[in-house]
Amino acid sequence: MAAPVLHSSVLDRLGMDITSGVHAAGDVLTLDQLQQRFGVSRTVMREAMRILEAMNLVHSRRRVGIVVRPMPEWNVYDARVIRWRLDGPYRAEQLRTLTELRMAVEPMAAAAAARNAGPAERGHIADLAQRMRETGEDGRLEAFLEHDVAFHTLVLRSSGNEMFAALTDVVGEVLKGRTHHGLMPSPPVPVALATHDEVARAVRDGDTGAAELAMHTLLAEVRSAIDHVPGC
Amino acid sequence: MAAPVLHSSVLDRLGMDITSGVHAAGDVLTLDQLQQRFGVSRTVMREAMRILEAMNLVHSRRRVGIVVRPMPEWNVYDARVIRWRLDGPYRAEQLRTLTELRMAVEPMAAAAAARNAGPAERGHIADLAQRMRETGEDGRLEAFLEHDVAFHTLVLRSSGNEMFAALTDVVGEVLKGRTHHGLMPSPPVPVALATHDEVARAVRDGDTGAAELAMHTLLAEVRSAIDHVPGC
DNA sequence: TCCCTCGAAAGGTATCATCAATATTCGGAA
DNA sequence: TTCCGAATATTGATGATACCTTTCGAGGGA
Repeated sequence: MAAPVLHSSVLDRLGMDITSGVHAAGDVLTLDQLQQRFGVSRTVMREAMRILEAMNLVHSRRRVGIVVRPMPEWNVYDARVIRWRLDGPYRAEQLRTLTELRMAVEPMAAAAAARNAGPAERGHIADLAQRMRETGEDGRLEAFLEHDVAFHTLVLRSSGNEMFAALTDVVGEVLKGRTHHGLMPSPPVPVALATHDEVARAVRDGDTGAAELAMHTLLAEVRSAIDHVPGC
Repeated sequence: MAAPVLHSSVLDRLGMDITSGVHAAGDVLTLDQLQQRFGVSRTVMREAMRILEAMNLVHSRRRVGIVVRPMPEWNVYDARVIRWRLDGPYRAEQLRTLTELRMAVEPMAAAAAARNAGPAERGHIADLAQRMRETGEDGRLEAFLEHDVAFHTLVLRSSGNEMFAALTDVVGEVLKGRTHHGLMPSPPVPVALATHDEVARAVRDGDTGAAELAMHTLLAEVRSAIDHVPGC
């Protein structure tokens, strides 16, 4: 996707193996093993390992080798880690925790957006809500998803808080994951459309309390939808 | 702190230069320049660069060089990035955004802890609140800080959500940063002690609503304290 | 204007010396 | 003989170099 280059295939493979539990915490790997297994040079393997180390998935010690760290120490906010976990056997669990995170962050981000967004952004958010309504009522799922992602992205970006804004990829992945794994009602329920409208209106009018409440309502619906689909 | 490996000093220096704006977005560096500037080998420089790339601080392209990415693309949840920014000229801004993040996450984490924590954890949280009271009333700042960090850490870990638990380092850094830069009332105000107690009681009793409210109150006080200290 | 060549810089490979931590072995004392 | 501590060997990461390959941007020529 982003990188048409290098050892990213090695990284992807190893990262998935670790996040999916093929290599459990405490397992010890060595560079020699790995470079032979993937058929790459030592340098490439070392750099891939450094990236995994930066994600806190592994820890490299002299004489010992490369030890896999326990899950609580991972950088679970790293986009690649999130993608690996969403693609792996813990997808359901990851979806749950990410949705809880959204429930915590997005209402506050909406309130902040109602306070801080510029005039153009307020208008753009309203536009997106309108487009969601149109595509949703027509049952055009892909277009709907696209606008949905854009909507939440813009709210997060307009919050004036880069910690919130940095979660746009996370939210995008969750939304895409939901629709592409059949966890999304089709066509989108009218209630959801109305709630998005409410958020947009509240942000436009600068009503922080209403924005927070509407976004909270929206996500409460999302969570209950996820709760009712227990298996992956 | 962790490993006295050579590339870590290089990494720290470069990371601080980028996050503090010495190298602005779009600036182009080359490996040759950097390895000469720091007097290290290409191997070391490449591995440091890979780590910066994993943090999304830079992007490396053939023929072009190493391009500094704009701030919105950074992995601002990476512990090192947070530390660099807290140590740099944007400390005040970073403290504000992190505190907003805490306001979003910690109340929900407290509610989740009230729902999910095990019996031992509930007791331990209450203990920590008690110790905070003792050390706080005695004016023993360092010990107070230690228990404060432990308290919030344990609440986050007991939430049963690894996305929340992964923020323990962040919260720890914020708390340490606050006391060590004189943003903390000394001795701690009695109100704060009482609110911590309330959180602990609510978690112990499994009262999710009360836990969320108490934690919210606690953090509202924190934010107003920060707001009143505008400069770094 | 378009194409083509050239070269700069990263990507990748290979090999070496070094260093540190662990495992093993050896020696001496009880 | 047994046990314990110190010397030693082994192992695997770390750091440094030398040397290709690949890509792609810029500049020059048709």
